[in-house]
Amino acid sequence: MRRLPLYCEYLRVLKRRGLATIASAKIARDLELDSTQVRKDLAVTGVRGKARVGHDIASLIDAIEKFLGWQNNTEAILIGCGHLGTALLGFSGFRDYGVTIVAAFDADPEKNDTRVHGFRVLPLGQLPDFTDRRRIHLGIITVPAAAAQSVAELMVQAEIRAIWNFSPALLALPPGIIVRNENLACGLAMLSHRLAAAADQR
Amino acid sequence: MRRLPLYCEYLRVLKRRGLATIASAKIARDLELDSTQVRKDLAVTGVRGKARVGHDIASLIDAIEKFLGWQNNTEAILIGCGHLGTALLGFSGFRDYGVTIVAAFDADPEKNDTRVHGFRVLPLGQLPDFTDRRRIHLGIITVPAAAAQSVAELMVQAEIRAIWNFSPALLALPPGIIVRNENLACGLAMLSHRLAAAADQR
DNA sequence: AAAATATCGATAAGAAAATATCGATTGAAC
DNA sequence: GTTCAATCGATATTTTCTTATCGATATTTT
Repeated sequence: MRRLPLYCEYLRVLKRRGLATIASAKIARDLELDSTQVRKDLAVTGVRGKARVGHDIASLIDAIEKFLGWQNNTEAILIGCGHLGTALLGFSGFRDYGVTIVAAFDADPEKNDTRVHGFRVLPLGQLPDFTDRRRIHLGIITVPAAAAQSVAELMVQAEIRAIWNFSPALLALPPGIIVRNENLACGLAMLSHRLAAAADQR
Repeated sequence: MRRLPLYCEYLRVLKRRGLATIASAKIARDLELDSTQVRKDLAVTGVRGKARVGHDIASLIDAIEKFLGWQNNTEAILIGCGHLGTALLGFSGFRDYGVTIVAAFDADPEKNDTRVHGFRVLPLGQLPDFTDRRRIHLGIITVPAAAAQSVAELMVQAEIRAIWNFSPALLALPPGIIVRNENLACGLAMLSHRLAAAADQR
């Protein structure tokens, strides 16, 4: 399942190029996977391929989006309007994946009421009321590590049930809350590790 | 191996709290894993635990860092000084993981020579010379999707061998180049999918 | 000092994921 | 039409990852 977004992105590129169908073997080559695996992955969407032709690109995209629930749009709020928060607020790509950031909050009173990419920055105090009124359960944390735990707790109190945590802090939260830690430093570190491993091999 | 950074982060927290040793069962509980698995994961570092005591925290951290090659610092360059690029340039957390961003580039002549978090923004033309002189092989792409492919190609020409790609574009590059696609939209989408799945279950 | 218990590491069992094999189907070429 | 080659889907095999079991060992308790 973790590969479906990758397929989706890839298929969108093909569609933009005007192609109508694609063979699993070609997908496998382009994405450096096994063709059997590609077929198996795509099978979960229910779309069947046709021998000697391949899979229909448009229906595949549609099926993947449906499978991942990207067609019923989910709303999210963001706390922490520093550079990273600002970058996310200005990023239009979320829409393609069925998610919309609808409000931005920040603890700093100086930032409140300023505008960031069209969002009015709200004080943290307004969070519970906002999420309650709009029934929002998805929150993004882009505050410094020191503030992350308390912001996360505030989110939980405000009925947020899934958190995308960009701070390197490990959050301690009640069970049932879904957390995805996006420790950016780790990502870069893993890459540097692979680079070193590749250099050793040679 | 993919869990080692997580352990490392966790162990650093424990160390800051002044603890000296830790039981695999406790790690497992805190990180929601299996204790056998934790022991096995930690075993790859070579550090042995002691019955009835646990593992020594300081030596574990050290061993993980060594294992992941985070102790010989790697240098990286970044192209694209928009909000996301700026956020990464200002993020000090990379140092903990053995990576340092040493220069920032941007195609926009208006940005050249301005300063971002202490980095002087250089024109793309200076890239090959820079990477050659300092023997840098790690590049970060934080440009819009439309520009990503050409920037990536430029990087490859400039002897970059591993790319951290923040644009949603799928890069087509020669074999041997290591690419890590950090499609942020995907991350958020996966989270929203899990949220929806959890809601359905109830 | 002996018994009890927490914790480890090793080995085994089980589950899940990746890969290989192969007959069936479909469109193209002749 | 018949043959050929591409492509699929189903099944089988292998590999990898996770979880369970159990004896050994170190510390605490009595």
